[in-house]
Amino acid sequence: MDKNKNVRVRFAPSPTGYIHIGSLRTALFNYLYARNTGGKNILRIEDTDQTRLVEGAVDNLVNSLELLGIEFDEGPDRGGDKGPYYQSQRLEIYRKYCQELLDKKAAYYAFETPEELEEMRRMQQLEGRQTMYDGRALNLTDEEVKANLENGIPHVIRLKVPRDEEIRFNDLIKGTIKIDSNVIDDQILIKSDGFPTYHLANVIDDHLMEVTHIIRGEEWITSVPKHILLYRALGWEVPVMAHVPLILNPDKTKLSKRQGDVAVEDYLRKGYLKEALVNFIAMLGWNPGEGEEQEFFSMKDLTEKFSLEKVQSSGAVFNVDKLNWMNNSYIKNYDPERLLDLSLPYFRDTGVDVSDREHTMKILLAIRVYLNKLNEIPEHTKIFTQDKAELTDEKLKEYLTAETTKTVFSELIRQLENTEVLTAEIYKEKINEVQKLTGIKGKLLFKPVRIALTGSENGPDLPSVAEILGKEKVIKFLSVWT
RNA sequence: GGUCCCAUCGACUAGGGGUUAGGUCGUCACUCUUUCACAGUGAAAACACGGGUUCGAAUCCCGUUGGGACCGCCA
Repeated sequence: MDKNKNVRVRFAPSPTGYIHIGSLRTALFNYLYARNTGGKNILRIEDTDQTRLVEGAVDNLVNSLELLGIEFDEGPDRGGDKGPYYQSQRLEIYRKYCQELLDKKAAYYAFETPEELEEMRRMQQLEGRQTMYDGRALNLTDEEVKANLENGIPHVIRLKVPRDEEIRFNDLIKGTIKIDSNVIDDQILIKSDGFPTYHLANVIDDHLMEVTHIIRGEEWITSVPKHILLYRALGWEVPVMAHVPLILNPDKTKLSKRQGDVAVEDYLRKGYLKEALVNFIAMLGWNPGEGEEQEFFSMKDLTEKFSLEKVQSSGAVFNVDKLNWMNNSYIKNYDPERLLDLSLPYFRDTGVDVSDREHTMKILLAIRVYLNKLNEIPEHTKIFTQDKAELTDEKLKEYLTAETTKTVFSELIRQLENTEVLTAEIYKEKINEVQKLTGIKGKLLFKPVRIALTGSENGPDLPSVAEILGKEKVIKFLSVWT
């Protein structure tokens, strides 16, 4: 186990406006690994695509991650001596190293237009070959290149990939991976707008920021050889690689918007507790192993137990049912005061008087067992706010019009009118009293009362419901049927 | 199509030469609760297939099949 203090990992998202669940897990694993090893967790913003900039995305990203308990030691908003941490502010650096690659003949200029390239790919596809740049610009003489440059012809800079060579690397999660250099594309390193592509920028930054371990999604695996070529050309050491498997849709394809929510913000907004979300995401692809059967882990537990060796090598389906179960467990066991604070926004349009904290708390505690997520609060508060109990099913009326019901209700009302305040305890006493006096019991006694009070034949514990409703309302609801 | 990755119940996974293949979600049944839910108990449910290696393979090797990712002047 690697416990040395020099570990430096990075989370390097592009600021597209929201955090994908898959990104969250990558960020989480980086954070856990950094904390577990006593290393540093770095945030770097990969904003080299000028066409995809989103206003305020970085703030949102940092806020959301910190809210979830994922902290950074270096990054755009907290500095560090390896900055700047925005790639868009590092253009000079990329240019410098790209020149070095050019000088070393490890990269070359190319002048094709996007249209030309598209045509080239179309032909390749027609012939059933793999689409990749055919290296035509390599045929340009130095003079031609120079002339093109002087004439201001738009150009890119490409990586010159050697032929007939096997590139291999060792991945901490996947093991040894070998790729034939003949299938590696002459990747564009600098785009015609002067910005670097991911491939160039990430190699340079990882080196300069002294990143020791690259932990990222599996979708990057096929571009690793390009990166290795870059490291090699620049004479740099390649960081340790750890490619974590993808998070999948139920149909096993890469988790996508099409099949449900993918943004962390969506889950938070729906009222998944951050502890549950983190716990669940961590267990997707990682587990402590060694026969450990615990499923609930705090962030602290996770940082103590996490290791890259225990990360699964196959993809994991994102199972909302299990997330719901886990979130419900957290809700049931959460500190009531904190849970109430978090729940308040979800009470907003329910008609519950949230200024009465004690009252709101009673409702929350009565219904929390039903909640998979906080945004389900409104559908469970109706019974406490309605002015008359609306029947969920017309058939329930049978109970209310039953002969015995009138007797029960009249007696219960009489009993209740003699009480000061109605508590759950008192309700229990009174209903027992009614049973004794009327001789009516069982279903005939309890069901009509529940239905008259809530409109439904099931729901939270009736004495609690009665207490929350209060004496006036209970009597009023019962009176309707006498 | 090419390259790469992956393969234990429906899902998440433990186990990594000898196990009645264990746990969790979900499903079903029962118990509890005069309701539903919760809780508890129990059940059904998996080593993709074929070859090796071995006394012995879910476990190691090879192949097949299946699934996925990537093949952009996106990251």
